[in-house]
Amino acid sequence: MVDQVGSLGQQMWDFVYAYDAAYDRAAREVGLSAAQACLLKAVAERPVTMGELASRLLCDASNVTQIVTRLESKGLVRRQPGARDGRSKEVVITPDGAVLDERMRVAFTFPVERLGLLSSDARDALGSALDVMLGRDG
Amino acid sequence: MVDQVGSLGQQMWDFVYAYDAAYDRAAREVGLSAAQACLLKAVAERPVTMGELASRLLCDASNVTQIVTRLESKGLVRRQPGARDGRSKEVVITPDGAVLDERMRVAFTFPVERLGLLSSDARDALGSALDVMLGRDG
DNA sequence: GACGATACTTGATCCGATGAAGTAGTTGTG
DNA sequence: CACAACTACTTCATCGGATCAAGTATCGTC
Repeated sequence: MVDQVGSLGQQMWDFVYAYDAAYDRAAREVGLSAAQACLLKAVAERPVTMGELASRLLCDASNVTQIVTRLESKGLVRRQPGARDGRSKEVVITPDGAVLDERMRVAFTFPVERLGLLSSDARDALGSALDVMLGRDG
Repeated sequence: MVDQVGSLGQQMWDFVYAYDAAYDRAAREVGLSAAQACLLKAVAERPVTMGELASRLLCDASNVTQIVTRLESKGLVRRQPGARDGRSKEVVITPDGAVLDERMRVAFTFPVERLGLLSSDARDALGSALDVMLGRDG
C-alpha cells in the first residue's frame, strides 16, 4: 500500500505538471500570463472586489492591484467604486475581456482532451475520488 | 456527459489549485521557492546537466543558470565539469542539499494526506484513470 | 468628531521567465 | 589539420509576479 501511494504520488505530480504547463501555454496563446488568465476567469463570473480576488487567488492585495492594473491597461477589466463601501473597488470584466476569457477557455483544451480518454465509468470513479480528496463527500 | 466533463473539469481545477498551493507552502517552509524545490528534486536522484534540467523543467537554459546559481550559493548543489563534454556542466546535490530535499518531501504532505482519504479500490481506480490520461496505457 | 479598523495603492526588493548576445568547447567536412 | 557550424552554458536586460512596509481614504463606533 505504501508503494501504491508512492507510485500514485508520482502520477499525480506528473499530471499536475502537465496541467500547469498546458494552462500556461493556453494563457500565452491568448496573450496573457497564467496569473492574468486566472484573475480574468475569476472576474468573468461576476464583479469581484480587490480583496475578494486577493483571498480567492491566495495572494497579497498589492499583488492584485498590479495584475488588475495591467489587465485594465489592456482594456480587459475596469475598476468601479464599490457598491456599498466607498473604500472597496469592484473589478468588472469588459466586453473585450469576456471575449478573451472565452478564447482562453477554448485554448485550454487539456482537461477536456484528457477526460475524453476515459470511459464513462472511469470518469465517474475519478469524480468520486476527487470529491473525497477535496473533502466534499460529507 | 458534457455536464459530467464540465463538473469534473472544475474538480480538477480545484484539486490542481490546492496541490500547487500546498507545494508552494511546503517549499517556503524549508526556505525555498517552488522552482528551487523542483530543481533540487530533479537533482536529488542523480547528477543532471544544465541542459537536461532545462528540458525537464520546461524552461530556458538561462533560467536554469539563475536557479542553480542561487542554490549553489546556499550550498545545496554544486556544478562540476561534464564527464564527457567539456561544454556541459553537471549539477550535483550536496549533503546539505539532500537533507533539505528530504525535509521538503516530508513537508509536502498533501499527496499522502489526500490519497489517504481514499479506499484501496478508489486508489486503484484513480491510478488507472491517471495512467490513461497520461497516455500510459499502451 | 476622533479613533481604530478596513480596502486599496505605492514603492522597494527579490525571484522567475524570456530573449538577445557572448564565450568556450565540440563536431563534421574538406 | 583547419575551418565552419553547432552546442552548452553564461551574461545582460527587461518584464511580470510575490511580498513587505508604509501611506491614503473610507468606514464604523464610541
